[in-house]
Amino acid sequence: MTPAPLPPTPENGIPPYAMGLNEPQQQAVLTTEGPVLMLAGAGTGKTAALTARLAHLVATRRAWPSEILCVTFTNKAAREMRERVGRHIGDAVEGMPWLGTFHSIGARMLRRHAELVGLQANYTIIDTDDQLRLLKALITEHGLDEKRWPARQLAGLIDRWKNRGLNPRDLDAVENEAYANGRGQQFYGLYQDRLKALNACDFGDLLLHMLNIFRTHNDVLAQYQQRFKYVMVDEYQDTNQVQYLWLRLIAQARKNICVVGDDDQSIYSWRGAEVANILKFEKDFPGATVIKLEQNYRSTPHILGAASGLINANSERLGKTLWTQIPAGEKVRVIGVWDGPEEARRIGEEIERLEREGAGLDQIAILVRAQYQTREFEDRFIQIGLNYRIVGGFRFYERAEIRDALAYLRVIASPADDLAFERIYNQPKRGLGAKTLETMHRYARAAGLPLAAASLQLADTDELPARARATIAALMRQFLHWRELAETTSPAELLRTVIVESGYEAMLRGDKSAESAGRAENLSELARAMEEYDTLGDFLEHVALVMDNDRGDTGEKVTIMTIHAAKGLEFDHVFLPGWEEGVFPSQRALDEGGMASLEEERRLAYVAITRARRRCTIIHAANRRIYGQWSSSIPSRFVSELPAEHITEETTLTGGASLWRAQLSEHDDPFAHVAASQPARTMTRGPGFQRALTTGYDKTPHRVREVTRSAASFAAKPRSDIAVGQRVFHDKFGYGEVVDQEGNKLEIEFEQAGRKRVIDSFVSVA
DNA sequence: GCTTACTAATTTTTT
DNA sequence: ATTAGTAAGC
Repeated sequence: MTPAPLPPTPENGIPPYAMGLNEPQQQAVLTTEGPVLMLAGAGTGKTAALTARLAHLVATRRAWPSEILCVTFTNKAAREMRERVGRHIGDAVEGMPWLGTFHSIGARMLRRHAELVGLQANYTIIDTDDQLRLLKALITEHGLDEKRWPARQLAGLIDRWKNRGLNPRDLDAVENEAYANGRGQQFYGLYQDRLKALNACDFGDLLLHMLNIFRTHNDVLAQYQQRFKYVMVDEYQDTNQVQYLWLRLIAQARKNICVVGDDDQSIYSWRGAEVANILKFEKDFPGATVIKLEQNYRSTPHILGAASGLINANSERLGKTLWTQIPAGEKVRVIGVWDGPEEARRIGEEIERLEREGAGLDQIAILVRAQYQTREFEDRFIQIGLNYRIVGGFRFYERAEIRDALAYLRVIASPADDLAFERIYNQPKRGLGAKTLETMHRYARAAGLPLAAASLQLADTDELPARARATIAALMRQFLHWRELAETTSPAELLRTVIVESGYEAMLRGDKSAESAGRAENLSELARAMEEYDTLGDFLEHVALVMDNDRGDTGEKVTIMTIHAAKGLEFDHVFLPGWEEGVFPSQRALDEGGMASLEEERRLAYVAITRARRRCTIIHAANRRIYGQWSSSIPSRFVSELPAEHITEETTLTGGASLWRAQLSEHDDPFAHVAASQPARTMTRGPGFQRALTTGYDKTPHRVREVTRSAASFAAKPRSDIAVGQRVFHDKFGYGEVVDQEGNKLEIEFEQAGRKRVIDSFVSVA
């Protein structure tokens, strides 16, 4: 990312990994003992410094690779770190088990100590989708209206509580009130209990459980405090409360903690990140060495000047002054256009011009505030045949077909995985619906069995219609067969078999919609990705934690993505559309967050501008259609906060524009009056099928009544209060007399319905 | 149990 | 405008 700034100086005794680093970077590398706060502005080479520091610790034998804890936020950052450290220390990097994301490290620790929080070492990690289905079931089950108290809201609250290190018992009255009139604590508790019963935990638990363990088991904490001689944390401004507490406990003993971050790039407070953590680091660790990396190797002075001027409007900064040796380039351009379509057209033209000048498309990016803004560009670029790539939105492992396939594998690997079973018991359609599921749930709960096992037993009785029984029995036979197959074949091969034998492939082939071909392709892709794994368990663990799959998107393409997604990246040419009040800063931020959230928007703008190496173009439109409604807008306040000496302004608008607007109806093209001279101005409002190709959707009926605990025992115990000859009552079949009893299965001669085989938990003593 | 019509919401996103 | 999720109808 950072080019070598200084010539190597082999003669002055600087080790190879520190060569090419500037003065403060070297200081960061060589200051190994005690707390270190590295304030690294955008593009100042913090990863270079961090990786060199790691190499230094190993090379000078201060610690073995396995004695260094190095945490990042994303898998991508962890991968990059590993790769760059590897360049310094070679294969020794393989021995760095504690270089990873907060969550992967948390998961690794929790596997060892799972029993301390009531889990087994082979616990499963559930994702947001499973979590939502589970909560939904819980909510309906406890008589709440899911519409009034959405599972999403509860999930959000639980997530926030976990981010803050709060267990159900830690909630105060105010927090408790946040859901269903004071039932927040109850539902949080219920959710945790259910997870434990499923031997599962969610992402938040990976950290919260470990924090709880550290707090209550001093021996475990001491063990990690001993092990980790050095701790390093990347993107420290993004840490939330649990992560902070977790780190503080571990680093407390040795205090060799080096955190790297930039308070000006804190853009994740909405998901629990606390800038305060970096602001108060010096208080938390008295005597900390503070090192500022301020030399920027990325952008031209005008770009840097514009960004710096903007961020100066924020208060509460640690304060850094970025400078660069790069020669002055172009000023930041600010362009005003008439409306959204013109914005897209204009950017398209600019990109074609850059292309003619020899710029690579992969060095051009369009960074937007919100995902919906990508549409306009997508439409336009399809029309003019410009290669583009939209980053974000649905990720590979979030697509419905991928999740379905994974659910099959999960049921094969762990028969008690109710959430997975529930996802695929009728996918592809087998004629099993909500009614069947409800019966299965009712019995599973009564018998303390997992869903799959319960349904198998039910299939042997008359509780369910004949057709459903046959279907279930066949499905369970298939699972049995696949489990046997799993012993002898590779995971990838197993998946290919399952896709075919389950009828999933046939379902896709029968589906004539535009998406189905892409879905089949995604499944092959999944199988290909599985080739690397020897066991199903390995693969499933990987999938749970490393939910990114950057499929080598080859070919030169313009990148369109949100500013959030662009953090840490850089491009020669950056376009920043939609700089209007209400779009950026977003209306939400203006409405609810007050000053704090406006400042976060401003930091976001700062991040956006500093992505540019050579050219940065900011665009604002006078009119925009948002949610189908045309509205006019004024340029973002951020535009006026840019120092005049670093920008050039131009506009395509002529006076009186607002007069036209007043006469336009919703159906008119507001651009029609202006566009006479512009070719190709008509936009095809196509179905956006390109988007459809990349966007999965979920057909699974989510009519979940109940999820039961995983079974300790599959054995069917007979009921003690029922014996042959007993008169009983059954909800569906009425009164009858038991004529045979076999485990928990009864044969009953019903007065009305005749002779039926039923499960004892469905009858009551009459 | 499945298909079709309506309604309500719609930042940013990792793990 | 779009879309996802739900309620009513076949």
